[in-house]
Amino acid sequence: MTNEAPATELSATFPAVTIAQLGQHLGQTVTLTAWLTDKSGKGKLQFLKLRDGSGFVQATVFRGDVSGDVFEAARRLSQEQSVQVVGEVKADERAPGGVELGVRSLSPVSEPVGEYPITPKEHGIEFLMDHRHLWLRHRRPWAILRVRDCVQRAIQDFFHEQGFIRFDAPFFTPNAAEDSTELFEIDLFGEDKAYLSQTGQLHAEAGALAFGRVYTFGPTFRAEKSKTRRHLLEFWMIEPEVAPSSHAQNMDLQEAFVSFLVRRVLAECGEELKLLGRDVSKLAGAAEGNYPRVSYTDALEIIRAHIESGNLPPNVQPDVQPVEWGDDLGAPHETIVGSHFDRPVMIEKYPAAIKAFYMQPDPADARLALCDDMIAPEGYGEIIGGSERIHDYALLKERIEAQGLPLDAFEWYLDLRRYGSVPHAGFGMGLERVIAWLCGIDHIREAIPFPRMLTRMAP
RNA sequence: UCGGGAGUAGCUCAGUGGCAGAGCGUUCGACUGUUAAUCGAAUGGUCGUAGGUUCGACCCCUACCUCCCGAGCCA
Repeated sequence: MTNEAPATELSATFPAVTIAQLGQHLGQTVTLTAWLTDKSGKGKLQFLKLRDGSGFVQATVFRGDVSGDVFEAARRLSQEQSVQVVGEVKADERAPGGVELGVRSLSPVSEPVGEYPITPKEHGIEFLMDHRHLWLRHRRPWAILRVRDCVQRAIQDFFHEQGFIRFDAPFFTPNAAEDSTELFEIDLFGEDKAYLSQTGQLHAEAGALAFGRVYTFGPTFRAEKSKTRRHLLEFWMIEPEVAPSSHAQNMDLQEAFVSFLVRRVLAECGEELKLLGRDVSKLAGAAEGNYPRVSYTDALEIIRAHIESGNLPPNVQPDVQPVEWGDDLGAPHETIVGSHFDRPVMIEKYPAAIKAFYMQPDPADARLALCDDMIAPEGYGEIIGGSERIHDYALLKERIEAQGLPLDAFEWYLDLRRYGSVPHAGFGMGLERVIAWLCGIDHIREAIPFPRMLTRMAP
């Protein structure tokens, strides 16, 4: 039967649904507003590949089933053109996804102005990032950024369930939180300077002593001239802070937190991970828990043993050198330790000399700090850095002065030790690094909608 | 900042000291089951920029610009 009615009239008759809901409407005729991702013509049969944000579906248009005008409209649709479709939902094994839409009528919502730049063929990363505002519409960003959303919701759920409150730290700060000079400077009307925050930790400590359990969750800015797959100038960080708490409790929290996120993503993002080609069996250990904890000193031995035996992960250069006690671990060393285990590993008790001024010394060995880094497996590197904070007023003041930091800028921070100080601890987790690891992608620039890097400020 | 690599059609790339190439895309035509369809035709160029060598440079040399990969630093 030929249907001569225009789509706009039919759409008032049949319910509007999203692609994700099509499975609940088998056999029914529905209205869909979508975009054309791809099309393959077959003479009197047109295959329209549609997306609407909720998912992807194939629509078929047979010449004999629709009016000549509708068939011609379908044939003329161009990539990423918006279109309203009225069609019957059918289960069909030949269709990708098992469900397809038999079109009864359709009409374009708008006409394209010029040629859509991102074709179904291969593209370089620079071209894709130049068109990030359009690339977001494609399958890979769709999958990754839905995982990001899942992780963000899981973070809030976890901390809410654990009795934390979300506690927002300021983005403008008057000084460096750590002894880093890698800060973006802000001109305050020519009269003074401020900096974009590189951490919310110090303010989170004030929150912890007020609320017990808090976490910050927001963007963080680091003016590091890093051009690696693990760095962004602007990234999102989660910084829980707990008072009272200890170094050991801090590590327990990290393990509970990360394993919770992994379980949530495995449970909710199966379709996304499959689309990304992620081998989810490699996340099984991380989902389970029981993360190994090795001391900095023992980690040096793991590194030395791997180098001496030549048993190095594929992405580590063969000329990598062992670490002398007292030196910090480089990225290749973290990769070696991370690849030694089938799940995240916590390296604890680094030499205090290479760590931040606020970290509590180890009572068993004052050369060490009560801190840890969590290293993700598969070469994804550090995803968490945490520590117990110095709670003693005199010791903290001494450390601030020893670092050459301006004491007056830290008076408010010292107040937290003057009045009701308790041992407390916290950590920071880089959101994009965790997403990149869970998704199995090789660069964190794809783990955020619009990455900001040394070579990327637009779009 | 340092080390390595790259810049040629809208995209991904090949190319040679002597007429600028392919595939894809796009447009038109054929095809009722395509999955990055296939077939036929058409369309397509400041060879990153500026100098230099040469009878002649996309190719060789110098400088600069841009991007990619890695390091340092970090989450």
